[in-house]
Formats: sequence, structure tokens, C-alpha cells
Amino acid sequence: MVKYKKAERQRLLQLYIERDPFLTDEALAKSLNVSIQTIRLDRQVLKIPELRARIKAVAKEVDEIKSIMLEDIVGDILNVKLNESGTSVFTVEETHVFNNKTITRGHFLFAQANSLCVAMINVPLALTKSANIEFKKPVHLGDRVVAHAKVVQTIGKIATIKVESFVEDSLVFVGDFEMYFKNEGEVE
Amino acid sequence: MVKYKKAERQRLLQLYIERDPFLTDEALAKSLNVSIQTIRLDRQVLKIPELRARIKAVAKEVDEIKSIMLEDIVGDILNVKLNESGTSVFTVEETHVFNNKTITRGHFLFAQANSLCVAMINVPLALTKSANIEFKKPVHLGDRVVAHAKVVQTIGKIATIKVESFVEDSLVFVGDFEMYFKNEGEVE
DNA sequence: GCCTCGTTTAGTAGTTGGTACTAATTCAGT
DNA sequence: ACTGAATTAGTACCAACTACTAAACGAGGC
Repeated sequence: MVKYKKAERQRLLQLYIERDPFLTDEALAKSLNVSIQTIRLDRQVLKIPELRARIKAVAKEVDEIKSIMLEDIVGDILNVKLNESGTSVFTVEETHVFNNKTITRGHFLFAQANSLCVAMINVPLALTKSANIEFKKPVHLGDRVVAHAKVVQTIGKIATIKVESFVEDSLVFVGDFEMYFKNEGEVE
Repeated sequence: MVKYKKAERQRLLQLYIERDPFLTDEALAKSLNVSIQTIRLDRQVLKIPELRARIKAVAKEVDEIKSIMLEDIVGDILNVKLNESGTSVFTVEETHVFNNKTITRGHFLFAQANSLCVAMINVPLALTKSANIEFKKPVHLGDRVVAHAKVVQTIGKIATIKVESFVEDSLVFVGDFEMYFKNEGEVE
């Protein structure tokens, strides 16, 4: 039942809402031991939006994240000549780097290359059979990674694709991918 | 300005809300060319909650999704003997498979193996230098993938790790990873 | 003591996006 | 033309606010 001073109360308010954006003014008023009006004044000066707006913002964020996660593709694919060549651009964001570091986790570079290979094969479903990859240089937060892929050969149901990824002019990743053409309804 | 029949309208209603949960009854009423009351009756029979509840439900997913995405690790890592061996378990969910198919996108299997290799190296930051991987069999939605990793040799700043991933007793993925020990503050 | 200014609280009206309900109207099929 | 289902209209109520005015409180200065 402590009464905080204005500054401390506003600091706590901010903290509480950051920790749990689902708190109503009423709940906040009770836990900070002031009236609802005070909470509203505080929110106003701190420019914290109301509960519904906060929830909406969180939900919008989730939507974006989900749509990114549900994509088959990592990176934006450009200039695909089916069964020939293709290019993909991928910009490294916070979610792609190691915690509190700036170096990109390798599997995103692999995923970009792999996605590009899948997209270049003109069949309903192409699966990666094998890959031989090399990480040439660390890639950092904010880097724009451009992957170039070329089909080297196609024998029967297997295509061999060479991928080279660059940040600016420096080679960061190379990979040889063997892609397998899977027919619809095929038994595995 | 078409008026749909009841069944068709309710089908569309469901579809619209699934595609965009942020639609108000008013907006839905306009696009389906009926009154707000009809939309509310429809929602009631279809057991679709109101806008705020829908948004809230979406927002509540945030913690799970975010924590999954912000993790450095794909899969749960068990039994790690540093610089020796390790095991990781990864269950394939909807987000990991190709759209409307059941086959896992290869880069998640790679990511699992790669994450496990990173976790097994007892330095502040281990980077993948190269990998030689093979996808032996397609992995499906719901499959529980167990990856076993063994350090084969360590020479200087490079460790070689062999990873084998299984679904039940069948080998689905093998990979040889070269991991590079990155010292703190090292220039790249 | 009293005065004052900043802070807090109280109270009112209005908003959004609903629920829950009743009653009236429209439409479709016989 | 009638009937039952479907639709629309209308009302009261709710949560969680915004925006505003006004009153009460409280600590420091003279």
C-alpha cells in the first residue's frame, strides 16, 4: 500500500505495461495505488496508448511474424529462369542473428539458398537431396545478401544447382545443391 | 451488390474473418450486403467471437511465436557433452512444411543440426564454416526428428562434427559440419 | 496561519464495438 | 394469400476507453 512519487510511479507504469500489455487502467490503478484518472494522465504524458490499441499492435506484429514464418521462401526471389538460373535477395534482421550479437545464424543463409533452389525447379515439389556448402565470411545485421543460383546439370530426376551469395561484392556463402523432382502422389 | 444466400454468406463470413480477423461487424455487413444484426446472428451460429476477442487471441500467441523465433536453437537440445556429443529433438509443425503439403522444408532439418553443432562447442560463439549434408528421406508433419551429433576431430580452431537425424528408426538426414571457434572481439 | 501551485481525484458526456434481447418486416415456397 | 424462416430495426446495457471540467489534496514558501 505504498504511494509512489510521480516519477517513480510513471517509471513503474511503463515497466508494467511493457511486461504485460494486457493490463487495464483499472488494474494498473490498483497495483500503483492511485485513481484511474491518474493512470490516464500518466499514460497521456508517457504517450502509452490505451489497452485495445496496445493489444491490436501486438496482434498486428504477430500477423507479420506469422506470414514470414509461413512463407516457403526465405528472401525475395527475383529473375527466375526456370531450370536455369535465379536470384534472391535477403536482408538480415534482428530475428536472424545470434542473441545479442550481430552475426547471422548460418541456417538462414542456407535457407535462402535452399528456397531459391526449390523455386527454380519447375515441378510441383522439389526436394533437396544433398548440399555441400561453405560459409566464407560472417554476415551481419542489416546486410543485404544476394544469392545467385545456376543449374549446372539435370540428369533424370536430379538437378545440380550452384549457389553463390554475396554481401556487396564479397562472397559470403557458396553451395552445391542436388535437387530431387518429386512427382505428385509418389510414395516415399 | 449481390445478395448471397444464408449458407454461402456464412461460408464467406468465416473465410473473410479467417483471412483478416480485424474486420468489424460493420465492415462485414457492408461487404456481404446485409445488416449488422445478420452478421451478429451469423457469428453467433458459427461461434465466431467478437472483434476484440479475436484480436486478443491473435495477440496472445505472441509470446510463443516470438520466443520460438528469437531462439538461437531449432529443436530442444538434450544430453550435450561439450566438444563431444549431443542430441536434439525437433517436432515438425505446420510452420515447417511446404504450403498445403506435409513435407518438411529441408532448411529446418539443417537448422536443427546446425543449432546442435553450435550448442556443442564450448566457446562464446561458434560459426559454421562448411557443411556437407544429405537428405535421405522426406520428413512429414508431426514427425519427431532426433538428431545425434558427434565431434569427430578438433584441430586448432576447427571442429568437425557428424550429425545423423532419425525419425523413429529411419535415417532422414546426415551432415558433416565444420565449426569455427570465433574468439570474442575478433576482426572478420 | 494561510496562500498557492502542482498533483490527484471526481464526475460528466461521448465513442467504439460489441451482447442480449424483443419486435417488426421481408421473402420464399406452397 | 398465407406461413414460417430469415432478416432487419430498435432498445438497453457493457467495457474500456477519450476529452473535458471541476473539486480536493498536499507540500513549500512568506
